[in-house]
Amino acid sequence: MRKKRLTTREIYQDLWQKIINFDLFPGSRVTETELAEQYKTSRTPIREALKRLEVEGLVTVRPKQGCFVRQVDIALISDYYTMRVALEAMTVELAIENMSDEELQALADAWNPQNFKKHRNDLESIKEFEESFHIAIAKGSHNPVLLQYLEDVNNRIRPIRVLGFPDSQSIKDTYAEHYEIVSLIQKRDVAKAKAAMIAHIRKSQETARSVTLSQLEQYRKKRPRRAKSA
Amino acid sequence: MRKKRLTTREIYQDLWQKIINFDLFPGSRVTETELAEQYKTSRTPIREALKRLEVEGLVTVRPKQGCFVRQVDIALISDYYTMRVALEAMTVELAIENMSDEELQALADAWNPQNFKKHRNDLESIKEFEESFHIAIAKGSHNPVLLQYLEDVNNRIRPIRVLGFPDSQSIKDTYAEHYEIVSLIQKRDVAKAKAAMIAHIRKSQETARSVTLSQLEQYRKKRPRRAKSA
DNA sequence: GCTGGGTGTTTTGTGTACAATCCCCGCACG
DNA sequence: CGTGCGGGGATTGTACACAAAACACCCAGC
Repeated sequence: MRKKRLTTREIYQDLWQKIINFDLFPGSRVTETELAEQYKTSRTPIREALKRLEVEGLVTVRPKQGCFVRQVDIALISDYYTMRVALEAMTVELAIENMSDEELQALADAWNPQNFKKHRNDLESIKEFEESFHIAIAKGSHNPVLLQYLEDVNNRIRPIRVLGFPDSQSIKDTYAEHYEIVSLIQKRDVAKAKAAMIAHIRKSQETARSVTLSQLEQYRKKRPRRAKSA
Repeated sequence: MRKKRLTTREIYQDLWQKIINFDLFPGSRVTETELAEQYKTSRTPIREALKRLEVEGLVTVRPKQGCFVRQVDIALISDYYTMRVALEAMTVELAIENMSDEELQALADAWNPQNFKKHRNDLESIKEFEESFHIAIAKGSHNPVLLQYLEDVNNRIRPIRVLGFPDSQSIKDTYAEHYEIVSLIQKRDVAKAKAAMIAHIRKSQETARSVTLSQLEQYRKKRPRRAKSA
């Protein structure tokens, strides 16, 4: 039997994906009835999913009006990157205390610039791989709270993060920077490792800043559909 | 007309207060039907409120079993304080860039040790006042994202924060430390101001660490009721 | 006396009907 | 021609009935 009825969790995950990937246009309105028809279910699971998305800040529900997909507030993007700086400086500090030489060596190998060609070039997986580096450090900090908050921040800036246009050069730079950071962690040099991590994130922040509103608009045109369309 | 029917938001806020204040015993079970009877409403608004609390991590819903008030994970408390260190080091840095001399002077006056006696001694308001200092700095950083996350962290450690037993001496210390931090910010001395703030928070972290599980248990006895009791 | 299975109760998950409120649009009046 | 007001449709908020599933308890069998 095909899963005709989707559960609340599945609906939530699907909507989450759609919003993160801009399949659902920021600012667009979706109604519970509409979604209920799409997902072939009643309004109740939809409401649960939307409620969760609302608490997470991905949508806002305006009473008796409808549910609106969160606008990406360009002004806040830079602030989120500053959050990353604050968090990741700390993760580096803790990683130096807590990560074993073996773990670090594995990470260093993964980001060794010599291994650059091994990885495929499609934008999506590059970005994912890039993020995994920072997550690895955060996990190495052995502070689940820090990790959780960092993932939350990442979720909020991911749409923008993907917007960057990584040319071959900047990918190489990323490898070099990541490799340098790991090397400094391996040397247990707190000050330099932190500085390198901060510089690395600040660089991304600049890139993000240069992604202007107009470019975002252009990107949005990829699927300027209303949610209604089947 | 008395508001016989409470709205979802009010129920949420009430439950939030009860959990934060330990009026609802951590680990205790509450059922939707139970709460619906208490609040003289149907299960639907209760579910909405619980859903929100669940996403915020204050309760966990176990399918077909019930809803459980979050256990305060002692091991995580220290991690949350580390989060504070990461965040507030950054707020200090930004506050130095963004706060005006006037704002800083007002803050300095408020925490001038000479004004110590002005404030009442009841534990609740002392703690609230203490927190307001850190919030003021965070607001001064002009980074709403940072502020929001800091408030989130504060919400999670507030029960523990209140558990400390501030003797007259440690209150004086707090005044002195806050005053020193503001002074250093006024001098726009990033390194020293950050260091002072970090030391200040690390000290609280130690205090929190010394609040053992057994002490928490003792505190809980204040109202070891089940939610059922009217 | 102990163990295993079955049944009954409890509790959340889902579907649906109804209520309250807001917005849009048209119409009348100045 | 512009503005204010009212009605109807649309949309979320709430109530409640039923379904599914998990746990606890009891009883029979060994």
